[in-house]
Amino acid sequence: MDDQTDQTRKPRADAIRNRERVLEAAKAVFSAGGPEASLEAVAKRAGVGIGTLYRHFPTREDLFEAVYRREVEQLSELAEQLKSAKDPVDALRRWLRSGVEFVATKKGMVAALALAVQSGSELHAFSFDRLTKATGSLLDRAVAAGEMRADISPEDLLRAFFGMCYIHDQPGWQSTALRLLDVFVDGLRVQPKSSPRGPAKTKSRATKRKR
Amino acid sequence: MDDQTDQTRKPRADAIRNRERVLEAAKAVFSAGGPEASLEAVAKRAGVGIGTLYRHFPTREDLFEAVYRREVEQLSELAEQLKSAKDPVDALRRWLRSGVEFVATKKGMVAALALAVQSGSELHAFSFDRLTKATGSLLDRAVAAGEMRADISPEDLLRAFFGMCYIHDQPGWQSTALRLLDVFVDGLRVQPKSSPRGPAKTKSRATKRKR
DNA sequence: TGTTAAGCGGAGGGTGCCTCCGTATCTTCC
DNA sequence: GGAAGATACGGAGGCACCCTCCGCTTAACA
Repeated sequence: MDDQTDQTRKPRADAIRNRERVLEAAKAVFSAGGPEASLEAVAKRAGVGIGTLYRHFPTREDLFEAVYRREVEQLSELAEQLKSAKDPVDALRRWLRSGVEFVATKKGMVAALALAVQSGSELHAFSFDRLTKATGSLLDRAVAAGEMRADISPEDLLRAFFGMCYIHDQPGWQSTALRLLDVFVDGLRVQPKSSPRGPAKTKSRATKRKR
Repeated sequence: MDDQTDQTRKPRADAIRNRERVLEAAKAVFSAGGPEASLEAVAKRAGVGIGTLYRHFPTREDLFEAVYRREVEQLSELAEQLKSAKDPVDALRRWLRSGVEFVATKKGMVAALALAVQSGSELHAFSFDRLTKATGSLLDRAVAAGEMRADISPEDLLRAFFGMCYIHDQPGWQSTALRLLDVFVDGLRVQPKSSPRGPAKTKSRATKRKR
């Protein structure tokens, strides 16, 4: 798009490498320890000095933001891949399930992201837009195939998804969320005329709660 | 209910006083500085030593929780008072507006509360229950007076309220939220047959954005 | 009024934040 | 290939905050 035609040198190789390392380490550390995690721990894990970390990401928020962007992009790419799956409804379902897993494994990350989203609304806009597009592309395909009702917007779907993940601190939340998602996707489905409402085939209906 | 009949001394007067002071100070400091605010600042503002603060509230979360409980109770009491107002619809509206103000003035507090709610679900249950009851009592009165539709539950109303405050980081959010609330309350109203929809009388429609 | 335990304050050791600057390394130009 | 200069690196150091610990103070009770 806009390559800087200023006579700026291209960035040094080690700088690029270090930036990458820090991002990788930050993702791991924040996932485990939440948004409060020590930046010095991040630097150590990345194998760089604390000064280097601060040069690349002057504030904690900058670092969050960078990690966040990357995660969102990754989710979007998954949607891209799923677009070539055979069954469009299943593709959508799989994507949403990945979203749950994303929330589950990131744990601390989620709180961090919430923080990041609070502080900068530009980032919020970016990610919402990105996820909406990803959802939309999967949704459209299912609708085009005549397998889903057409009156649900990607935004609605996203909101529903976030709503279902809202309980992500309760004990058995993950299986609950997955079950809700299944029900929801079933509801999105164009009902076959034969059965007014096909039973949702709840697999693992056990309300297994661990601690 | 259960006064301790054990032969325990009654708590010392200074202990009670100090606990109160710390709570007061914490409310102020967290409101201004958010959940990260220094506990030492809280102690200083309360005019007690840091050790005293930690004795009363061993962890940061304990302190949050105590402040939170008290705030929720205060909101509930406001509802109690409003129940004796003449116009039941107006009472409900006023209560909701107070909720917006609550969110607005507390600013940092809100993030803190979110944290507190995350960590302990018992607290969450308590506060949700409390607020639901408060909302319900106001809602019921309006419905009983024949001025509001009867098919909205207090929970729904609360959820809608939280949804409208969700944007509480955007610049002009407060006037937006108040406007949304007005519209919503109008919508709850039993429509008089004469006018199909009374205009919502948007006062201050300026989208004043500061910063 | 004396006894006693509950409560108080703040010093201090530990950790993390962030800045600053001498040193090391990469890029560019010859 | 080598010199020059820009760019990036690392980590010491000053500061703020966290939380514990313990000698001193003071309220409750007899």
